[in-house]
Amino acid sequence: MEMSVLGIGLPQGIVFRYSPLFSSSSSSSSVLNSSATRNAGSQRVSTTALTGEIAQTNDAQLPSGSRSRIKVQNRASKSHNTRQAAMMEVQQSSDLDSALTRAGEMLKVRDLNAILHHFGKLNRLQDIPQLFVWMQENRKLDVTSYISYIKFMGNKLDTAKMVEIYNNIQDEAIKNNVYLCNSILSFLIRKRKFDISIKLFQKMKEDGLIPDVVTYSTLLAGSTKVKDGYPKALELIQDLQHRRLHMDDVIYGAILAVCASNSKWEEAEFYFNQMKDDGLSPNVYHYSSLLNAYSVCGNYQKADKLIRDMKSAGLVPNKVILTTLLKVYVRGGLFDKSRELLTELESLGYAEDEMPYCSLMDGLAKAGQMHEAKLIFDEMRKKGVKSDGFAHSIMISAFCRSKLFEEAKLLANDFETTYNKYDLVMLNTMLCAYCRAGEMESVMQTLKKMDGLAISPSYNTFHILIRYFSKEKMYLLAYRTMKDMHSKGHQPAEELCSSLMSDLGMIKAHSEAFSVYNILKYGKRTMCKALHEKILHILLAGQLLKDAYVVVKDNAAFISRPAIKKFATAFMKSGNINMINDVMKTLHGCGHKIDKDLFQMAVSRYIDQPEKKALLLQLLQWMPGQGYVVDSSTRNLILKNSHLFGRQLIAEVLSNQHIKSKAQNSP
DNA sequence: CTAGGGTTAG
Repeated sequence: MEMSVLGIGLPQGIVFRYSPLFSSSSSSSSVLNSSATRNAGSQRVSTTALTGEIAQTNDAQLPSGSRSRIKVQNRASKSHNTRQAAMMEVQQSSDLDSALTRAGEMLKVRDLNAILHHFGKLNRLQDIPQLFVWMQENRKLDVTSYISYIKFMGNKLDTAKMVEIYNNIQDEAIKNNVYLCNSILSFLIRKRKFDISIKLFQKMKEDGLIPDVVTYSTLLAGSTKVKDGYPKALELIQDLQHRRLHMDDVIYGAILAVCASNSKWEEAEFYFNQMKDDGLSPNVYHYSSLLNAYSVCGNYQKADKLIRDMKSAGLVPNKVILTTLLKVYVRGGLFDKSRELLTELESLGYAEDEMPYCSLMDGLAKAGQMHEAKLIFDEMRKKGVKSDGFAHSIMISAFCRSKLFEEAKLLANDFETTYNKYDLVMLNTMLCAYCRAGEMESVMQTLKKMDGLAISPSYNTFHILIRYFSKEKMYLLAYRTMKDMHSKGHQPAEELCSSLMSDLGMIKAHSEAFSVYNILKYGKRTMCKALHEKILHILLAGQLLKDAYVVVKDNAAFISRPAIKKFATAFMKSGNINMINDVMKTLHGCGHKIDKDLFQMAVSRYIDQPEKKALLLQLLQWMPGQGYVVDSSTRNLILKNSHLFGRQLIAEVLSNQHIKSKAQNSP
């Protein structure tokens, strides 16, 4: 198999290389990051050391000596000019640390905040963390310091670092400050870490945060961006109402967007009306979210009415509103009306980019009007409409759906020569086209491209590749790809596993097939019952009897009698002798009557290996209790070889069995 | 010198 992979010119490195590369390229540690990490380490130590000292300084009942020392400090810091000079020194110094050592003591928290802000405005990204760490170490910072730091460091910080900064805040008042909490949560949402932000929010509340509407609108915005965000959004709304916070227009905007992106037009309508009942006037964003909610089901009557309402409320439909309306018509299958609206958009100058064309093309293609879709695409290109590649993506996917793989491939090539912008979806789309067209060379180039751009393959990428490799009969490659996929945390679909399992069985890659079976079995989904029997046959063909036993033991109820019988025979014949009795008991335990042939086979195995006589005796002693008797020919076989086991013992056991069975058989 | 949001295409 590996040979054929090489034979058709697959650069072996690529497919097996892309995975480790992707997993290791997670966070490129910049100079900034690593220095911030180092500083955070030292800060932790010194913070602990300082805590006691600070607590003392803040204590009202200070010893008189300390109090006078503070008075002296206050007197000194009152000198505005001195502080001003110190600020200048710190701001202009080329060696920030030594400047802070010299002048820092004179500066108040608000002076330091001003410097922080100054550095922020100048985008001095090395100085900001340096100053901030100094402020932390010298306990000269407040809420504003943290918020400024988060604001100016923005995307330079990673999620873990941000959570760490927050967790290391000792001062309860700062930690529970709603502005700071909102700022942190907003940072996490920007980083698309919705789950982390929700968990942190929970912890913040437990620690004493009193959230406000801003907190909720921040989190609601996050729920729009994740799948299955709708239930979480509802929880947030409930939580907010429970706290008797009133919903403002921002909250309404957020929840309407959530409804729209989760195809909940009735719920969207509800919030829209509730908003008006609350005395708030919907703006274009509110209208456009509701319109978008209507577009999912193509409800153009409601959409038209909404546009009329909007106009009578004095709002003018903008480009987004009209583009969304176009989407409603498209989804509603009103292609003539869509066409007209597109013309109107053009005349308004709202069709300068590809979006409305994309909506229409996609709708036509999905309605099976591939030719019309292509006409729109050509028209769009002729008009020189700006495109980022969405139009290509739509058409390539559409061609693939219609099994027009040559056309798909040509368009993918066209995209590559025209654009130099790739993202995951585009790469998957092209990969799909090349795979379906059987363009191995292009498939590999696309993977290489993905690798170079450090774009991690997604569930779809893996599926496309596994299907393709299977189609090309490169089953082991498909298998390795599936293992890779699984190790990346993706659970492959059952049908794909099932067919790969069969293919691997066919090429006698029995243990690989079993591995695929286990991927399915230990995945979360419930699997098709027939697969147990399917893998059983494969394992038996590969003489993997121990694995076969595991399958039978766990899934006997889903395996047919003939298959169980086939397993039993195979195991008795050549399974591990130490497990023969266990297998017998298991078979019996799951309702499979053991016939004399099986017993005879087991006995023959023990005769071949007399050192296992204890197991034979055990079996013979077990049988009568379950209603089994040794048939005459097996009995003769045992007697003939009884010298191997001890004549006396065998005679006893057999006669004992005879008595028991007689007792059972007599009425 | 301190916090939030919402609209369109693959």
